[in-house]
Amino acid sequence: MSKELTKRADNYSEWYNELVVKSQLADHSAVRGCMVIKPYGYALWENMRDQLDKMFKETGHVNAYFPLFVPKSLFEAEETNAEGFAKECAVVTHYRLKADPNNKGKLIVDPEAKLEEELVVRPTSEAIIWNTYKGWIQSYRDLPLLINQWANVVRWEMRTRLFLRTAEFLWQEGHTAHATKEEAIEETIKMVNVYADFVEEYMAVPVIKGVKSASERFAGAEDTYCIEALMQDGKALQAGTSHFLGQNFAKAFDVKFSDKNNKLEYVWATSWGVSTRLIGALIMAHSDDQGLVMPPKIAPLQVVIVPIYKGEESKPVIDEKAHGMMNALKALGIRVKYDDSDNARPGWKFAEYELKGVPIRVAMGMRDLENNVVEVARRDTKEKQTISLDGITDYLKNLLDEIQQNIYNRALTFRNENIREANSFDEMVKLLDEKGGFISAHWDGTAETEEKIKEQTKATIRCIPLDNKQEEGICVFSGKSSRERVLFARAY
RNA sequence: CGGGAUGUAGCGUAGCCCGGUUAUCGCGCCUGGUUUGGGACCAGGAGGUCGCAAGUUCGAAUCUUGCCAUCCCGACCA
Repeated sequence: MSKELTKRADNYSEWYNELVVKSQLADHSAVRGCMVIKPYGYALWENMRDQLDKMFKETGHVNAYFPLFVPKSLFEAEETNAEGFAKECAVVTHYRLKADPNNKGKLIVDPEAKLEEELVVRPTSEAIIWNTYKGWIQSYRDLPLLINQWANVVRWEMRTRLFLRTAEFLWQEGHTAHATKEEAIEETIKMVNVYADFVEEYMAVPVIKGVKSASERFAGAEDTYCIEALMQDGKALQAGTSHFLGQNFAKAFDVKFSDKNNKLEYVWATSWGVSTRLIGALIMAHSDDQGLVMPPKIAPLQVVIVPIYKGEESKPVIDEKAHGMMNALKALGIRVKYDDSDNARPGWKFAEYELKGVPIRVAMGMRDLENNVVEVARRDTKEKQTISLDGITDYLKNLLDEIQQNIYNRALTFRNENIREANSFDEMVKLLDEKGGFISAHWDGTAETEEKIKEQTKATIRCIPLDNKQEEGICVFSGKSSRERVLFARAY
């Protein structure tokens, strides 16, 4: 492994790519646009997944699993959704290979094994799920149906980037069915709140909750709620979405229920999802020139203990102290590792764990133990302190909380400093070019204006914030009247 | 998918223009030893389909074509 990481300020994009690979989160694979999530990256995903899963269950949802393949006829049933995803679908057309008669040892697709109907590899699962729900829902007593699935999906993107946009990615998708419009909207908002709580509290990434404009809306949705985060290079990242689907899918798949008055009604739907893209958000929100900065609550490893041996006789003494500390920390539920590997010296280990973003490093040598202390280094501020071994476990536990809070506060300050009001188009362009970040500006509410602004500035409307104050003004582009500001940004 | 660039050991690279002994160097790896408070040192050693495939040639890392992958700029993208 080479020592130097490209500097964040020199080339943000290169810094990001190198960081993902060098910190062992993920790697490119032999398949175009698809990544291998390595053990360290997968451990992070597992921590995120487990917490989200807990929050879904606390809000009444259960998990199920639906097929990877969607017959084309089902996929095309909801037209808006199908058209929205059509150009990025992988399609299975055959079910068998055979030996190539002209090329020994090679295989060809067996032309006789052509499928009667093509299978679409799910880019999202509304179609197969709503086709299934039709058989599950007859009465209002079957509602609400609150189901989530953890799955992989495929979207054949032209240009991919590790975690941020891969052809295959892992995610969860919730699909719920409700008796009333009000209840479905309530669910949609509830889940965008769950996402915001998770991302802010566990990933320490502040987000803005909002609603998408019509042109940024999910294909097939009546309304798309989202959480938008700001990366350190001033670009926005959509971190999660929750869709109110109205009765679109119920009508497309003919899902009706009898209400209390025995009247047949179409059900109301929502769907919501977050993906491994969140890991990209985590990296770009917190990391620095030394590497990743993991928020303690989801860090695969929270504390690493590095021994510093001086002569053979010191080894058993340090080992014993370290094991004692490790066990005490484990008893408090802290994820800790004692790295006594002898193939790297302390300095190398320090740099390595900084690259991986481990929140706390404890260095333990004879010099320390003679004074009943250890050296504690925190990753977020890179501060080193000498701490007494008496009460060290409680100290470290509290420090993890403090680091979590500090990382969040730092990201929040950065985010807040990078929301700027623009009152003219010139001002907007200037701010986007010189500062980046979110631009709060009046918009006339039309797709035409939105499109023109996008063409001229590459900035899109990220969202209309949920708690937006109502304020009379004029659209920065068209000069027409507007009732509120919306957030524009260049985005990933 | 359009324009540009790149691909040589696990990583980073020299050689390619101008074809010709055994493919260069550093890091890492293995063995032994000395070490260990910010990416150790000495000695010895292993590791190569030169991205893949075809072509030109007596001979290809080097020239030609196709393909694959990665990066940058576009287009595309909830």
